[in-house]
Amino acid sequence: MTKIVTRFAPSPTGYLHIGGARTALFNWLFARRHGGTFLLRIEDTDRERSTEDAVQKIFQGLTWLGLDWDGEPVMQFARMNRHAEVAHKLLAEGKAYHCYCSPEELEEMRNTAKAAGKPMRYDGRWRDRDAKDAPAGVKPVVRFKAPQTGSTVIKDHVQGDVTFQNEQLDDLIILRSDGTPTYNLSVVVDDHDMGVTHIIRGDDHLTNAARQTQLYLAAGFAVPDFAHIPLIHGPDGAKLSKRHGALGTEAYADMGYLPAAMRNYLLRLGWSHGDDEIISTQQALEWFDLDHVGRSPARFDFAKLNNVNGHYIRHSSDDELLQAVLPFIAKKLGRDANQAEQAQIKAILPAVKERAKDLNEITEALQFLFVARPVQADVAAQKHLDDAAKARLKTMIETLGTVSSWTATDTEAAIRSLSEAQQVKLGQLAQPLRAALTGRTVSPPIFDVLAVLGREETLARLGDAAG
RNA sequence: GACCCCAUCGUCUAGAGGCCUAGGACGUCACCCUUUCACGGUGAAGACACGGGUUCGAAUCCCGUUGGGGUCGCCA
Repeated sequence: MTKIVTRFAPSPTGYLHIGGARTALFNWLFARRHGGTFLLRIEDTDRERSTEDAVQKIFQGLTWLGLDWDGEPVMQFARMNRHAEVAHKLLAEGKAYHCYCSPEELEEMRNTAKAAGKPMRYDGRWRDRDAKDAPAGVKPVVRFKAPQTGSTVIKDHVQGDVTFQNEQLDDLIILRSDGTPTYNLSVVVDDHDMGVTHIIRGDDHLTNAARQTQLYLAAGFAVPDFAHIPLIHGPDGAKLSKRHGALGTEAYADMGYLPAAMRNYLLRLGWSHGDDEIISTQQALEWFDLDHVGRSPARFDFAKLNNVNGHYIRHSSDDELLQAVLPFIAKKLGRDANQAEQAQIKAILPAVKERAKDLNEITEALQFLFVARPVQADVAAQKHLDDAAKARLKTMIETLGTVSSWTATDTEAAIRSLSEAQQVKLGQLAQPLRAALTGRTVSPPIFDVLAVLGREETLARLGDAAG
């Protein structure tokens, strides 16, 4: 069996969006799974819209997702001459021809076709015309002489056999009038030259696959295997819009999603392995195949992504998670967390990670560590700080003052026996403590809060609140 | 409009003729756990788009209808 080579070939006209990320993931998984090669090609032939910034965004996005590519990325524009060379070869072999149609003529053809309810098809008017008839001063384009009868069938690993009648496909332009190659030609030549064996891409390219197949055949290139995966849709079933998740990967990073969670979610969107839901990348690397990619488009669902992300957060080690949240903390504080603060964060992380779905929620849950005294209680928390509560706080300050070792277990034991002695429910003591210490009604387990805050800070905050 | 693709709970999906009175997960609801919020546990509601065939038997095969999506550039 030949070595498998896949590629991801985005055009650098914006960020790496979520659909592209999934396409890249599938290509990466398939290549890595079979000990093959995963290549990256930047399709920057549209000089108007391609930007260096977008190229960097794509690199960053893939890197964030943990998808490493082999070798240097191929920049398509730089290979223009090779693409043209193939076009000229086709021309010399009579498999392509010069077409002198003006844009106006084409426009007319388009309108006629539209009026007749037919798809736009170039009518082949220069297909067999002699170059002598060429109008003076018109720079011709080069068109591919596509087969006019018979059919082209694409053997697709996801879609099955898809047949196109050749009469539906017209003679596409492979070289523009300025001599530059067009997309379909460039893709075919690059994929061939790069030795790509499996083309895994969005199914919006299915029709292109037919035209490209004809080109492969004409050029004498081996036709690669295809796998056209369904596009990702928005919650409403329509095209994924920005407000529905069609964002760049960096937006997901900012929202606090973990790359591993993203990989798992994206993998599961359109691919399955029985009833398995949580699939580590390690496991995916053993299981991934094209046969189990679904054929119907999947809708992007933040609720499920959140759930998966929550799972990965809970199962992250404290060290990993600390590294992941530090940037978020820094952004919030406007400075890096110092050593002491990092130690505090790490200490409370085991309690915090159980209750967060993303890194921003973790940051939010950690806010009590960074507030200045006196702690401002929010509206809900103030309800737990009425006069009766303040009285209880005073008692608790006394009780806590006698605790010899300042641990969550010991402070809890002290407060519990106080609640028994005073015959008040634990909640009657815990909620005021929470409100006084964090200014919120929701926080990590309160005795863990006491422990990380330390005796001095705890007592000081309680004193502030007790008035 | 033409061509191509798709069609199982609200969502992601399992299902490749009998194992299906259709399974799992997310979400929703209820209960349990509980110092808050989560986590965890238990349970509930919830789907084979419709109509014809084929077959002893169809979610699974065929045809049609309906619905959805994609493509129809000297963009990629």
